[in-house]
Amino acid sequence: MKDYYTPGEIAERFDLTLDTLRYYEKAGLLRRVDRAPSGHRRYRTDDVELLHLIRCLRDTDMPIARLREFAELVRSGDHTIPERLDVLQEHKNRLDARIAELIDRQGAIEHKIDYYLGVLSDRAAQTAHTLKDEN
Amino acid sequence: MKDYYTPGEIAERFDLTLDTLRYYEKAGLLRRVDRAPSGHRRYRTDDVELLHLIRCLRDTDMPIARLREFAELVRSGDHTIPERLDVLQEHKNRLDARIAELIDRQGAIEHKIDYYLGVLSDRAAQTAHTLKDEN
DNA sequence: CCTTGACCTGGAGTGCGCTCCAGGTCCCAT
DNA sequence: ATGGGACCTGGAGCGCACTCCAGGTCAAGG
Repeated sequence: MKDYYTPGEIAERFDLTLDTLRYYEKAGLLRRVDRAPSGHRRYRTDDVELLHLIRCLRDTDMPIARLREFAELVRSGDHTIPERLDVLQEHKNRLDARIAELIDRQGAIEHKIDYYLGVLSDRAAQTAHTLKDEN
Repeated sequence: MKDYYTPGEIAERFDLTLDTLRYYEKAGLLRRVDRAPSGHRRYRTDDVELLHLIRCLRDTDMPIARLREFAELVRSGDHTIPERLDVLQEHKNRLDARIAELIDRQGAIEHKIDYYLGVLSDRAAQTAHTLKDEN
């Protein structure tokens, strides 16, 4: 448990580029991060925690703008927990719907694959049959 | 069963704009579509069928470029079925992985929601307790 | 004949989320 | 003191998938 992390460490840990990390900061997803005397960023444990959630929400396609709103709520203090809940619950609803849609399409694609496999095996059977007749 | 469909009908049926439909044609997802003497497009049943699959693949985030490759295979005739299968199977693998990832994140988000709900109910209990003491 | 509505064209513009770059600073090891 | 590596800044650029637009054609209805 260190009390700070370097940009490189954070980038590695969350599989983000340094550019993306700075972009997130500019976009208001992270607060203005602490600096070493050299000017280099020093991320604290709660930056890491928030980034963890941000990563999770981004991975599930929450837009940057919405993420910024959420981050602002976090920065505004504990009294915003009900609003944060609203954001998360609405996002979860979207996500549930998206997952359901993907699973539905997954079925359709499997069906198409099976159809093509059928065509191929019919064709193979046909060829075998023809060869047999010819021999 | 009509033998052709107008752009408006297709757009409505697949919930696409006319612009997107034309864009797909330009991008090579559809062949050069038939025209009425007026110059208006006339979509045939096999355009509709292909569009159905295209919609399904786009909805699951297959990039336009890959879709164009697939469409070219379709246009090249039945002997490309093995290659089409490759495309579909590879896409299905991606999709399976994506669904698994989303479900994983879904769990994490639920967890966070539960955490916030816990904070709120603790806080409510605390308030009730305080009120009780004061009365 | 005139309007309306569906559609046409080529090409420019948009929004999103990064991603890249030039030129610079700081610090450490050789 | 020199070189390398990690990081800094502001701002430009990019890839994707549309989306919009101006100006036009055509067929049907009143």
